[in-house]
Amino acid sequence: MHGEFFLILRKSSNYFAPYRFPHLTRTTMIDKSKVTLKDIAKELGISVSTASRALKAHPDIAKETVRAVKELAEKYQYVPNSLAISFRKKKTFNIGLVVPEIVHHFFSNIISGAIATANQSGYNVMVSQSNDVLQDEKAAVNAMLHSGVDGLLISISNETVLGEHIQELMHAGKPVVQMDKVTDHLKTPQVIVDDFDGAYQAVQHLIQNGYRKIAHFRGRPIVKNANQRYFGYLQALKDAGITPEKDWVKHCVQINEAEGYRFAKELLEGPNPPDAFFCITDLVALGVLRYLKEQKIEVPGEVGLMGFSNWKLAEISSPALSTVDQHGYEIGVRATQMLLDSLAGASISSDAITEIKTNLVIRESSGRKKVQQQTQEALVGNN
Amino acid sequence: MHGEFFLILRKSSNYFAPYRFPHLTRTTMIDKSKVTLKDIAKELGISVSTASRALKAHPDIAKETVRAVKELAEKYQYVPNSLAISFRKKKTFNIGLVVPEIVHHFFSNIISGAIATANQSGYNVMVSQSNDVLQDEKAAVNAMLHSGVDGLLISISNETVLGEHIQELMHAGKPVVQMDKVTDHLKTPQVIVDDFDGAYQAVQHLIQNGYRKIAHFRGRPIVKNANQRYFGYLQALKDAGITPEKDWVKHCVQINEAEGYRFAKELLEGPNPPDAFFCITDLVALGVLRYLKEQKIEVPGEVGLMGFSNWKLAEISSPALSTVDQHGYEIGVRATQMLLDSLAGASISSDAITEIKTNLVIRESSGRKKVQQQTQEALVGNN
DNA sequence: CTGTTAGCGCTTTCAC
DNA sequence: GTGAAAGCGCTAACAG
Repeated sequence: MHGEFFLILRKSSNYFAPYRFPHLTRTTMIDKSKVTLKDIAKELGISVSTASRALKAHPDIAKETVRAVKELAEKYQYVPNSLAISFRKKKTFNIGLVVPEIVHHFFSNIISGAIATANQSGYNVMVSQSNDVLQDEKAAVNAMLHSGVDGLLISISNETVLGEHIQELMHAGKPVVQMDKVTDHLKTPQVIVDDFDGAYQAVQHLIQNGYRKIAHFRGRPIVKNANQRYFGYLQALKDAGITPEKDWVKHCVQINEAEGYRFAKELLEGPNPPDAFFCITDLVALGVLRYLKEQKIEVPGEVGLMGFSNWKLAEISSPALSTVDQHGYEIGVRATQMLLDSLAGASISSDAITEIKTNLVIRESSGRKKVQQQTQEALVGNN
Repeated sequence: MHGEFFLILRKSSNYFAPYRFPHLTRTTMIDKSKVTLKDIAKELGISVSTASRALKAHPDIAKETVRAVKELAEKYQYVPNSLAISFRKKKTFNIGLVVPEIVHHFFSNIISGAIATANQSGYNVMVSQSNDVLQDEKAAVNAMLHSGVDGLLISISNETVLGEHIQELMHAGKPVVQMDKVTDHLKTPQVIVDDFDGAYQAVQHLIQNGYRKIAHFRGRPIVKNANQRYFGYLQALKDAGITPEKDWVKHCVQINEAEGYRFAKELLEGPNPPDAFFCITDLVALGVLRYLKEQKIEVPGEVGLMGFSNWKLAEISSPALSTVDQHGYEIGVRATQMLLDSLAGASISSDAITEIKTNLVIRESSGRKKVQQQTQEALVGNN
């Protein structure tokens, strides 16, 4: 009901006016700022090639000439036409970046790291998103291919399996680096989160704090990351001598808060309630937390809780949510470095896998379990 | 302490190998995919210009020729060299986008909207960030200028006043549209949030729900948006016949959760406690909420609370935070539309201001105040 | 040390 | 209907 917007137009000068008079453009307006090598060569009575070489201080060129050319270039604020250079060199100094979702804490961190790194080396980054839809991803990748990026960073969509569209780009000689959501069908370097280890540490931490009946709300089995976290969970239980309880593993269809709430309720009202929850994502964990608070179940103490991803959310929930930080920024940085290296001529193995270690972020929700008489032997390890 | 990462390298085939043998590149590897107009013209025994025209079905060209050319183009998967086209046409079909921070719910929404819109029209978007540092912004803008964007979308940094670097780009004939964080020194269209009205509505809503002693935790006075929200707050009070209390307006230095907590504590422990809080941002509001919950103050009921921005945070806090949605995505869309229009030759007034209406998101924290005997007359309007 | 030449791939007069 | 030719701005043999 608040859906309408309104528009105010104040009229006066037309900044964009030049576009209305294309016939004037060439001679009067734009060319002012377009001094070419030819212009400065002519003025100095030298050849274009000499001017070109002088500007990059080619050893062959006389110091005097270099000085004169540079001076004039300065005077006229000569700026080389990058379009011509791109054309000539078949290189744009642009790299492409495609992620499933831009509005997402983890991915925007990746983007941020990638852009910072690329810019430092004089590259610009073209960003696009797939919305986890294969068609959109294809469109994005093709657009980038056609607009002439030098290479591509990509985190594939849920729907992407073989990635022929990416293959095509590779055939065109563009290096590709995959990030986080990856497929092994594509023979490219990968920079991924060590989800297994992150989950392992999270669960181990719960165990060390006295929880043993640990439930896991996991993601869809087609998604590699979800599997890795699940396997990490299993391994941590195993290493602590705990037998996993099948009923305590729930598959989230949507990765959201409601799902956490729903499963927590289901399990906690059931005959065999767990005493801790490790959730695929902070959002799911906060759903669990909501249920626990509603039921006035003490967190931590009675029940322990761990999320995954370290969203802002986790920091300011109460109790503050313990979670696992995935270092999205770092992933962006590393992936970009690899891409730039290969663009600079380095040879990088097509199946180099860089695993970025996660970081346990221990806040309140995973604090030590309150010891009860009959379960004192549950204390394993120390805090 | 968890700061190290590790790296696994598996070795085998070298996808990037071509880059190691530049002398082979030209003849053996890459050219395969680079069929040019010349190639297909030669094979058909026609001239390049005819081929060019045929591909775009120029009316002059014989139908037969058109068919033959298109067929061959299809067969060879001819894809026009976009670098050459850019060069020739002095147009890249890329637009630049600079924001203070990519990892920020509002800005990433803007980015998302801008990219979606641009892509639809065949434009790619080059993204960069200023970190609210003038130097970085200059670097970003210059990089974009030099890499040949056709136009620029920008949300300026806190440190930007005159924006000469942006002016420079405009002089080079590139249209610019400002978004959200804007300066009037730059004669460009602006797409902004109606912060005044958003704040006005938020405060009005609190008043309608029975709160009259409304505090405001505001942002820095150099920031236009912060002022607008403050003015909206004042106006809403005024229109309800409430005299603003100077002590209830606090200046946040950092816009964060701690700041909200701090000021809430200060005011609520003071001699003249307010009964509601309108905060410059959801984050600040959540700080207030934390204090309220600690003190077991009922929200809503005893105290009402409104944020601004509608972050994910607001949705899942408890009580869920009422707030103001700024429609970041919509801003990105509108700004991009304007830019594309002007790129397409439309003349757009240099001071067109598009104000995007905000949206009151009413959740729990602003619910009706509990009526006490002596304040029944405080009921104004209806729910 | 410097100039000449050729050409990147495409578009666009201008002829025929 | 089609082709020839010029040129966008720059680089890089090659030849002096």
